[in-house]
Amino acid sequence: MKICTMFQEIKTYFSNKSVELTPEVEKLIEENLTRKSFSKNEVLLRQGESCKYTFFVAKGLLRAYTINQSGKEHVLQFAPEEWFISDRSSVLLEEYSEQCIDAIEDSEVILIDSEFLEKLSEISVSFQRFNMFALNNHIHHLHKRITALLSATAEERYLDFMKIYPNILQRAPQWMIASYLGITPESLSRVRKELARKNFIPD
Amino acid sequence: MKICTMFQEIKTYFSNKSVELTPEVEKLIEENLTRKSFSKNEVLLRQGESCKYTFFVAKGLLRAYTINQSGKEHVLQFAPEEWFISDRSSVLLEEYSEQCIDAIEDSEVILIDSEFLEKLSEISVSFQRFNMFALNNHIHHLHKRITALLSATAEERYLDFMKIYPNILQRAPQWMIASYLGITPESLSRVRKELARKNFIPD
DNA sequence: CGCGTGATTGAAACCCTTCAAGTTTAGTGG
DNA sequence: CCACTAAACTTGAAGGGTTTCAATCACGCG
Repeated sequence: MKICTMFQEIKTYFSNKSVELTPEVEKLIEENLTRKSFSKNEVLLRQGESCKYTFFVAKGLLRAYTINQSGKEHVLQFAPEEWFISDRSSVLLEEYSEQCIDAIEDSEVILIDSEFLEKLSEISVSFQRFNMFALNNHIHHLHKRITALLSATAEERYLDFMKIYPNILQRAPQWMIASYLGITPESLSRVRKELARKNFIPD
Repeated sequence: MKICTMFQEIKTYFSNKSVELTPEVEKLIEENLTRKSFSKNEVLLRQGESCKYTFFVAKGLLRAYTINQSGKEHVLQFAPEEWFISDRSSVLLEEYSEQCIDAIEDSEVILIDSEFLEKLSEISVSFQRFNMFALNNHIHHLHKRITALLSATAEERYLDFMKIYPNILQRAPQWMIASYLGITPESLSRVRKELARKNFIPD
């Protein structure tokens, strides 16, 4: 019934992040997590639904985005392998989500519910530490993004993105990256052209 | 020596947020927190220092901001009464902070070090829950701000700000609010003029 | 092969910034 | 308490970066 390799990716990840894989923790993982495949463009969370899970990407690429009144999408986050993605406030408050999450590539995803996270926190101090660290890290990251949006030009933001997410640059379509950067696809195209003109290393 | 009213504001706050004030918790508060006054314009944290404390505002108004290469300030957060403010990643990683924190008004601040937070987490499950909730809430809030910066006009962002922080609107100078919104003081002035022309309720 | 989606390019329009000057407000010392 | 000065706010005109709209090109997939 129980196949030990089903959650290998998250175990390896935890192990790398100093979350101790005690027998108790392993048992919790095997018995409470589920794994699911999503094909390209498949939706994991729709606006208006409540977000029951935190998703851990074992393989593939996901994205979280919002849609505003005028129907425009705004990418909040990309999640490649070894990333978590979820609408945390919707999970915690059990409220309806303002976000959508879908698959940019065919993806293998591990589904984590809040009960699991609570139990894991109870039985593993090292996970608790990791979780705290991860949350604070995430906040730091959001602060940097806000600062960039407040002060940097489209070109600067794109250069930043190239540095921080070189792999996503290759895998996500340009219009999604434009949406993440807060510019139109046309503008991103022009930014890239200008960088090429200035002898920037082409991707 | 120990005056019971020194930390009344944070006790009341915790109590309102369902953090149980057991004798043990009260003892921890009295013995590990400190309280300090800051006068207007006084700096609590400088860029390049490591942020040792999380600040709880008992009275007054603080702000966190970054300064970019060109010397421009960008306000990340305002913190009026009953708000926490700190460079979380600097506290956690014990690294040098990229932020500054200073007082917009004469302020009474309760200083909280990470040891206190860890101990409180250990002895109080209700605090642990509160802390998790607060962190997730903060993330949700940052997401909303990013979405606004990605899609809304200066006017829309200002109207949002008026709705969410009516009290800060009265207490922070306009150029700081402009900095928070990601526009110049001149632009904010013009936005306000335009709103007045359209018969908007003046502050 | 053709259709649709994504990327590019151009021209006009728009929002916001910049710079410069003037007005108001607030804080300080006499 | 008034006068003075600096800081904050306002206003105008010019300029820049980005968007919008429209047309074209490139590519992948059925």
